[in-house]
Amino acid sequence: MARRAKSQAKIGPAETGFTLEDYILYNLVRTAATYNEEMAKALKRFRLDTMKWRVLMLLNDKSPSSVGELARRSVTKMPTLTRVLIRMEEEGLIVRQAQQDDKRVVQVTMTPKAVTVLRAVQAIGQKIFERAIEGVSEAEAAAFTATLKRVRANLGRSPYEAATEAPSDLKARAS
Amino acid sequence: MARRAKSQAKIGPAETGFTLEDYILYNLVRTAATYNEEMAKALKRFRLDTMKWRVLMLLNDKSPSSVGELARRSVTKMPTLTRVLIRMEEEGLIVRQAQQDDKRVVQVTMTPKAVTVLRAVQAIGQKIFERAIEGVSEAEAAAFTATLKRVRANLGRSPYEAATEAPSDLKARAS
DNA sequence: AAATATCAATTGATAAATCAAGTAATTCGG
DNA sequence: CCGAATTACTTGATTTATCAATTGATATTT
Repeated sequence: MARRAKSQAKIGPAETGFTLEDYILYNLVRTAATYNEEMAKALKRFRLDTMKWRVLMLLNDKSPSSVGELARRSVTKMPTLTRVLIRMEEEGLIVRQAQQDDKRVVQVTMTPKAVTVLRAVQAIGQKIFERAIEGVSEAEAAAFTATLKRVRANLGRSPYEAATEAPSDLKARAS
Repeated sequence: MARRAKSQAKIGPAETGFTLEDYILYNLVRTAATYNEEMAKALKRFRLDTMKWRVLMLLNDKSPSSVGELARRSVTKMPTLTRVLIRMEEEGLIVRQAQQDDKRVVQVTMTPKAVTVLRAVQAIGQKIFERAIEGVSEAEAAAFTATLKRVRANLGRSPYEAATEAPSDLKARAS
């Protein structure tokens, strides 16, 4: 890149003298990972992990949900999710059953046991949440969420098809 | 407890009628995952994954780095990272060697090959980045990063060990 | 209606991540 | 100094995630 960064804070990679700490998406990923780690610690005593917890939250949000729906909303590959669901069913947290009008889709439903567990976990989740956003105003929080959604929407439309192996014309200096 | 959420848009769990889509931390995790997924797709043709790429970025930022340092900055468990590094060394991307004055610590350095690879990958990373923040103003981006850092800092201080800590932390900025 | 394509979800083989325990190097307390 | 404690990392055993087919069910084409 030439020098678009001369009169602003650095917000992208490939800048001279650039450090990762200033890179938005690095901060995004790292903060998310820190949050996941924190939740994972708290979830241990409920014999849950972030994956199972996320599934329960999604089901709490909308139940029943199909496997594909859960995979999309949790950004998880379907084979991975299938196996998570198998474990959760063995633990009595969910029930899986084929949808009547289309037997390809599998509907996932929370059990009463899962509802009970989730209530307890949510209390802890709430505490961690409150700690996380301490000192963040409501306006700031709203703006933050808006940016998150925008970034995600932007990433969603993925123009990735052309397979280029050799790094020949990769430098995007022109703009 | 904070009851800040009762007369505003929902920003946390455990509220009646609440949906995950409004929950900040869900959006945080989901957007980060989407970004990782997008990067992973792009990295494939370089025979890299997000983990290796993150290590290279961290090394690009500061080289050499110790294993522990890389683990902390990439929010990865050390055993996991050790094995990533072993693979990367086999692929000729990094070199590991014991630090002279303290032979417990292992210094990780990029090879010239890795530098070449990274340059090519960064170009693609830049494209994805630019797509990600399309329509996001610099001010918005700055505010976003500030919130991310604050949230991460908040999560950093664990609830169990923060008891003896002074109420006004020196580092945290008020405005 | 039979053949073909498409779709949702699962499975088999394999790679990767994780916990617990282990090793080697350094520091600390007596 | 010597032995216990700590640090920095690695390894063994196990769980979990992922890719590449595969199954079973519905749509579409001819």
